[in-house]
Amino acid sequence: MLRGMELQESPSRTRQARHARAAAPTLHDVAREAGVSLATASRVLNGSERKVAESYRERVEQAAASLGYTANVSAQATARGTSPVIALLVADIADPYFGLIASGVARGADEQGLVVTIAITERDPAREARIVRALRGQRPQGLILAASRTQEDPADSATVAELTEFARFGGRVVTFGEGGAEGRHVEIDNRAGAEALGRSMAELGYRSAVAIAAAEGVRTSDDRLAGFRAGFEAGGGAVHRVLRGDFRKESGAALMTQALAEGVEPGTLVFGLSDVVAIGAMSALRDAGRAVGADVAVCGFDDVPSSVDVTPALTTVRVPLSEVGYQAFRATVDADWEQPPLPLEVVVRDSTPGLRR
Amino acid sequence: MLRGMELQESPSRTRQARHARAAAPTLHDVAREAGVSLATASRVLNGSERKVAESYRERVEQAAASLGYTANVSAQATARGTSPVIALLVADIADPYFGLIASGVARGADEQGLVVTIAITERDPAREARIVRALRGQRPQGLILAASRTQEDPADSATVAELTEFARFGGRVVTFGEGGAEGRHVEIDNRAGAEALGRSMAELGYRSAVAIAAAEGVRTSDDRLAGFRAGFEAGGGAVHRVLRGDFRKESGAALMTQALAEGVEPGTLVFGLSDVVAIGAMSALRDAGRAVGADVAVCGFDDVPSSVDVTPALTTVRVPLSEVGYQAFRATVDADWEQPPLPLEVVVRDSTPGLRR
DNA sequence: TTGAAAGCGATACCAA
DNA sequence: TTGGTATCGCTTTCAA
Repeated sequence: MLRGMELQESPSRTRQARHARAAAPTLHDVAREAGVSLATASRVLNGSERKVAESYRERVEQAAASLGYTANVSAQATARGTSPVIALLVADIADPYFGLIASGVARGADEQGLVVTIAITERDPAREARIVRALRGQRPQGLILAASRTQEDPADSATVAELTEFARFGGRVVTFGEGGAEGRHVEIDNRAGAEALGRSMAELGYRSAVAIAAAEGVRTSDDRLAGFRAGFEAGGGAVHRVLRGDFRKESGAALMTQALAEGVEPGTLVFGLSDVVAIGAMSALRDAGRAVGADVAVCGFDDVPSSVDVTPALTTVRVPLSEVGYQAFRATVDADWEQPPLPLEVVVRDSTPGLRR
Repeated sequence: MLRGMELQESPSRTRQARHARAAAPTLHDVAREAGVSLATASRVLNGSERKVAESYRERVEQAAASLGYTANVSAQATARGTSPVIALLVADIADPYFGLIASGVARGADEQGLVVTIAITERDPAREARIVRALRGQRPQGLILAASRTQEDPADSATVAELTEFARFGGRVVTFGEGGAEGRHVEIDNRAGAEALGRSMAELGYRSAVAIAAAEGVRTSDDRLAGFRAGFEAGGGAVHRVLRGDFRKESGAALMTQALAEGVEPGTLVFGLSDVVAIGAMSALRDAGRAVGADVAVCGFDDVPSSVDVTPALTTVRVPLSEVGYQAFRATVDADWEQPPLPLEVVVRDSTPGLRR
């Protein structure tokens, strides 16, 4: 038992004295307890390749267990020059859209033993840039930006600059949809999905639609709107009105109420740019005493879980959000990641019963 | 311009050569660029108290900006002995219950300039313990455990042990509800809320209820069930059946279907232990051709956003989840945090129209 | 295989 | 105020 160092103050004892509180045991403590060198302790506890004698290995493991040792991730990160974290930026974690994406990211990270750090942009470009900058400090392996990009908001360029800087030093950036930004993109083919939806709706006999969208320039919204328009018009329909707000339920409700005030003919189809917005519109319709479905039809986009819980169930385009999140994660760690746009699928439900029944 | 060190290799240049790729600029680089000492650069960039001459401060800031310097958080953490992170454990981030809690935590963390690390337990006790242990390695300032605790599952003790260990070395643990665990607790008075709900339901004339709960021993579920029972019975009602599953929508639907197969009288009240479960039950009722409300009434708990979107809107108990998350965060950083249980409120909606109309 | 020692990027004490 | 330097906890060469 190669002890015999009792007289020497261990670093952590010194620290204890200073802070007057127990600090977590260090590798040093473990090594001393096991009577081996720091290097050896490191090798058995955290080193990858095994090249430590069995007897030593046991001693070290035992010491670590009895001390309740856990490697200090920060210290490892500074020593290794790389930290085991993936940063995820979402607009709003309480929104099911982002919740689902986050769950996919978390699943992937977990598989790789990585930690997910999460931050909320609240859809504020300035805030977003600030957050990316702060996150850079963590030197994450990857940074996933799931908040929706705008087309060319100048305030956005601050974010892009930060992302570029991040990427310049080896960080991997993953965004959703091209957006002109740095790095890899996981593609949700919003345009094609919306086009298919528009076509289906025209086939059901709808000819006049009101779209409830986000602000002009918000890519996701623009793509979905353009796609829907193309498909719907190809089928003989026309989008007669486009109302603009944001992606929240309240926005959908408010805009729908406004549209109703201006008059909405029976047989009109309301296209919410996301399910959440569509569901907001549905509630406004109900409040106004209009029947969703037979009177005014509604469709959305995303297929979030609650789209099947509303009555009538919401017609929408299924986006495999959790898988999207998972792919975003993969894009962050796979050297040769490549992923064709994930398949989107129109799901027709009772909120669009069709016009010529 | 105190340069003149051109011949000396800077540490990061050495590193560049080794890795053959640009690494993020270090404080060292900034100091050299600005012609000041490491210490001075540190003081202006990251130090708290200002005691640097204006001219130096400017030089350093300029150098930092031109280099795109961001302090390495890991290095700061190891040097300072404390890392700016809060760890959050949730069962399922795609569940609105946890999504809302997470948003509250994120808001608080943001206010304090802390980073939130998130991990998913999937309601698996063994996994949970593993995760807590891994998270310990980050030496977070606080650890918020939002997954539901069981009464005395032995597998749970592993988690408790890890939490204790974490707390022993100065980490702050926050859990939801007593649970016998280490640390602080933010209280959701499930029992009282459910009791009030039970009383209200009895007042509406309901006399027979079916409860759809989670497994026995899951604290949240047990408390809500006991409370509901007490209130409902006090009002003259009786819970005739308790079905057990988990907190997911599918569980609510499956259990409801099963109950229907065994027969459910008109006028029965179904109490879902959470809104998500109740909404699952509603869809099963609909699928079975039963009318929610007039025929079979349904109530839930939590008041998640979609509870107003379903038809009929769901009667429930409002839990200020985002605020709960915020409080959990505060508990993690405030030295003298103290918070009485947050007020819960019964919200009667159309899913329980009352029996004697 | 093992251990000594030189980093990693930063903080903070201490003397100037 | 400033700069030199010990230190934080850990990894990883390099000799032995």
